[in-house]
Amino acid sequence: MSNNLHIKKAKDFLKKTPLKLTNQRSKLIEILFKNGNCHFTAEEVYNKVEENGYQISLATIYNCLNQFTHYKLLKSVKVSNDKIYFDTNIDDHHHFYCKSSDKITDIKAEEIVLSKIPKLPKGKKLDSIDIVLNIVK
Amino acid sequence: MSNNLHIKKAKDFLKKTPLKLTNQRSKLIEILFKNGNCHFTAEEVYNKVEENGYQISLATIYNCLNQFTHYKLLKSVKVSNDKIYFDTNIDDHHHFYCKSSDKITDIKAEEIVLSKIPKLPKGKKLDSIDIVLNIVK
DNA sequence: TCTTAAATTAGAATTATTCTAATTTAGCCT
DNA sequence: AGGCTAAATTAGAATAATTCTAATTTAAGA
Repeated sequence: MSNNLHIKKAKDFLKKTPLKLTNQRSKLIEILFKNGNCHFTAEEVYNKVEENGYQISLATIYNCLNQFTHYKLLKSVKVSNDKIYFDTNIDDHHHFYCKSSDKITDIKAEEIVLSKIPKLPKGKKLDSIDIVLNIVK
Repeated sequence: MSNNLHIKKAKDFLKKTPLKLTNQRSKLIEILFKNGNCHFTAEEVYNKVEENGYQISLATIYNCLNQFTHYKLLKSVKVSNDKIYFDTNIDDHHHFYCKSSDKITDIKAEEIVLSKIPKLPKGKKLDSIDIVLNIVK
C-alpha cells in the first residue's frame, strides 16, 4: 500500500512536522489517504482501522486527527449539527452538503468566485473562508 | 416587553405554524428577540431564562429551538467549534467567526457577491449557501 | 367546558469528544 | 548499537452537548 503516491506524500509531509511517525500514525495515513480525497468522521476512521485488523484506540485516532489538522495534513469540515468531518483534501476548496444523504462532496476552489467580500472587523485578519452549498433531493 | 416589534413579529410568525404558542415558547421568544439580531447557544438561552426568573427546562429549550429552526423562525449556524448557534436573523446573510474569541457576527447578504457557483450534482437542488469568514486576531 | 393531541418536564441515556495517568516507543545522543 | 527522554499510546473515566423516555400538564378547537 505504501507505494500509493498520496500515502507517500502524506508521510513525507508528516516528517516535516514535529510529530513522530509512529506505527499508528503510519497506519492512519494509509487508511486516510488510500483513496484520494475523502471525508471521514473519527468513528468512520475507527471502523476502517478495525476492518483492516489494526488496533488503534479511539483516543489515539482523535489525537492524531486533531494533530494532523493542526499541522495541516487534514482539514476539518463542519456541515451538519453533530459531528466533525476530516477532509484529506487540503487544497483550497469548498463543499456540497446533501442533508438528505448526509454526504459531503468537494467543490474545487475555482468553481466558486467571490467577487466581493466585506471589510473585516478592525484588528482582525482573514484566516480562511468556508463555503457550503446545501443541496437537497 | 411584548410591545417590542421583533417579539411581536416572531409571535405572529409562530401563530402561522402548527406550533402552539405556549407560555414557555412565548418567554423564549421574548428572550431571543428582545435585542434584535443575535446568536445563542442552547446553554446561553437557558442562562437567560434563569436570569429572568423563568423556569423552562433545558429539554424544552432544545425542543423549541429545534422546532423554531424547523419552521424557520431561527437559523442554525455551524462554525468550526463544537456547539450549535441559533441565529435570530433569518434574512439571507452570512457570518464572521472569530476563533480567538469564539464569537459570531453577521455579514449582510449584499456584502458578499458570489459571481460563480458550480453546477449542482444531477437530481439535486440548491437549498441554501453558508459562507463563514474565519477571522483571527 | 370538554377533549385530546401537543407540549413540558426531570432525569436517564446517548453521542461525540477529551482527559488522566500509567505504559510504551521513536528517534536523537552518544 | 544501546540508552535516554520526551512524545505517543492506551483503557477507561470524564465531560459536554444533545436527545430520549414516560409521566404530567396545557392550549385551543369542537
